[in-house]
Amino acid sequence: MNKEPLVIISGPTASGKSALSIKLAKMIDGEIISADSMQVYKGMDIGSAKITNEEMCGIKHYLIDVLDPTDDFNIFYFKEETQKAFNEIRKKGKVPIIVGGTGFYIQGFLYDIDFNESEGENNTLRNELTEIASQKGAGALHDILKEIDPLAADAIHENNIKRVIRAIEFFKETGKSITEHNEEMRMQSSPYNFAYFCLTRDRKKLYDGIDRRVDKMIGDGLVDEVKRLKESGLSRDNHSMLGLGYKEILDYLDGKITLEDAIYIIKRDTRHFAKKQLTWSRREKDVITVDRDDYSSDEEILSFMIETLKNKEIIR
RNA sequence: AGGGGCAUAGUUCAAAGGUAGAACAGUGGUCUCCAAAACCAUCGAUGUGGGUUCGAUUCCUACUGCCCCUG
Repeated sequence: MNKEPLVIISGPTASGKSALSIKLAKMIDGEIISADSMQVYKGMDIGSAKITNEEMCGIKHYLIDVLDPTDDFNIFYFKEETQKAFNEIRKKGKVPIIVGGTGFYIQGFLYDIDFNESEGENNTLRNELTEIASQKGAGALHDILKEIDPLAADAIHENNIKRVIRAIEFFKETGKSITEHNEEMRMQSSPYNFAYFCLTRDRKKLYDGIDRRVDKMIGDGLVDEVKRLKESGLSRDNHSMLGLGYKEILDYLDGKITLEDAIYIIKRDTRHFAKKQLTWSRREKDVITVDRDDYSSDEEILSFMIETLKNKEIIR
């Protein structure tokens, strides 16, 4: 067993990942890599529910506060930076713990999925295809895909324009069907000796927790935070401003909706988000589901985790 | 207390004498360069009791509840 050890803690927003991960890191001499697409940005603290220095309790965190909100965060960058952080942690002889809610990113790193087959600079083709979709409709675009790659056309719904475009692009660049590529990638096993924990809890409690958390964000000054970002020149054109809580408050500041509506939308969309995260973890292979309601305390969960890690020989 | 109005899905609204549509919420799913994104699918209702009618959720009536006006 030469594989490098890796611990992952995921789960929906407001499920208590952060607090748990810090306790675990202390117990197993680990360091934390954040897999959170909003906490990477500097100055976006309240809306991303960013962990404070104090809460970190001296545990080193990677991929938090490393980008300006004008930068784009994406899976390439995540994979690259996570790899760097991973190597650094291993050099110290510590255990890397990835903590975050973005299952797609976690999967990309965990199974070392190759996203680089195309260069990603093919904006002319993208613009062209986007144009076709808006002029002639999604069906016309889908027909193009059907001609060159029927397999992918079958798998992707025509309304999902983003994916249809990517499939066409992928085929033109590689001569291969993206569906085949996906299947190949799916076969890959992880290069790590890992344990992938996903937290979950009673749906009602989770949703109540989300509502309370959003109210707290507002109380803590989310509106001021967004105002500051807006005044620094950020808008919806920036990837960072598309985050939950940011785009809605931006609409409020622009006078498009009332604050009350903004709060309603943030709560609703955060619920949707949490639900999607749960759906993701259900379909993800190799996940160890941890239902918080089955345990009476964090300590109980931690001892279960540590036992699991020992069994898998991730830690001694 | 008197007069009037309303009562349809969890919510906001449709429709119709032959057993009801939508939006949002809820639920399930897809996902391999925008993923806190994009997309798909699906559950679910005529307040209660009488009457008229071949048949009522629709018409009549009593009750209950809510709203408005008067006092």
